[in-house]
Amino acid sequence: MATTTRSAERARLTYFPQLAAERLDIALCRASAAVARAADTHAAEEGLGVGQHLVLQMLDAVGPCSQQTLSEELRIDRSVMVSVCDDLERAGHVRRERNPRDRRSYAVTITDTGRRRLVEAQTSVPAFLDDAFHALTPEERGQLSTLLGKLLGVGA
Amino acid sequence: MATTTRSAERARLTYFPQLAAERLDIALCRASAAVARAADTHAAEEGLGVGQHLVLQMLDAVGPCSQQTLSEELRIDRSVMVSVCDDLERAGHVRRERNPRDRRSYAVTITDTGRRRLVEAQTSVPAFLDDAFHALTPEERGQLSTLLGKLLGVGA
DNA sequence: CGCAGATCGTTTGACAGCAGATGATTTTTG
DNA sequence: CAAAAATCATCTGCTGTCAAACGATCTGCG
Repeated sequence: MATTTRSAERARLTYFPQLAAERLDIALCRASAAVARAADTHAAEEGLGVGQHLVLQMLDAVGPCSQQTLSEELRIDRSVMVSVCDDLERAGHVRRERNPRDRRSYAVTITDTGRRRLVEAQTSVPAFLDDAFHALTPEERGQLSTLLGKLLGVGA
Repeated sequence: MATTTRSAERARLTYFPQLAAERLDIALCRASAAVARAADTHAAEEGLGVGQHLVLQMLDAVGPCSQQTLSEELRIDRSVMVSVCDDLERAGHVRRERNPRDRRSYAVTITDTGRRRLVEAQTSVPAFLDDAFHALTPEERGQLSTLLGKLLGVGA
């Protein structure tokens, strides 16, 4: 009975159950943090940051964009978008040309290299998602997606 | 037809639909960020940080704890816990006494002031949650809670 | 006892995310 | 047309989070 306090505490608790029961907000944050971490390590292995991936994906889908548009659509801060584009440009995945119509903005364009890189990375995403959400069945993932959609205000 | 590029871009897009459709991880992060922000502003109005609230709640529920135990159970980094406890102590909500059994650790104890403060803050939490998750019905919140629980590994 | 290793609280340094200021350019307005 | 306001990309500074290092203390082993 030498070790009193700590082991007594520990015995009574397993991650303070009240939290999981009541505070949905905190559960949400924890889950988000977990998958975000997984996404980051996945991205690191892939050699392409999450933001970079999204930018490439969007450029490939909708064509050249200003950094502003990329920012707004992808919900990435303008300041951050600068360095994301810096990295992509340095890697040759993207070209930055001044938009001739409005020389304040860039026309960020995906290169062929970038497109190839995107295809590469793209294929591994479903596998990553499968891994990150392996605790949920496909139906449950659908549920979750719907719920999060409502929470984020689908149309807003 | 002076405004070409930007409006054309904007017309085609509303927050890059591919994302919401495919990447469950990103939807999760966005939702989490939204409610976290809401929680922070709520906490700011309440005058009691989220971490501080949790610490008081746990101390009230299970009695004196070491910062270590608080850290682990509440999933707050030890480094952060230091300043959380500093703030609580400065406000008189908590006392820090050295544990006589192990003088490395503290026995963090909630004071009567802290207990009163907790009751005050406690009552406003359900209202906040109701507001933050007003887009979901009670059943949907239950679903979400279950799903997040699975995702976090209920017992692990 | 005496020393090696672990543990607790704290400090430090690195890094992402965001608000606000700046400079270049465009658009609007008198 | 010229001055004022707006917009785009960028830079700077602040905050919060996390990892690693550090002193103090405890435990285990010879």
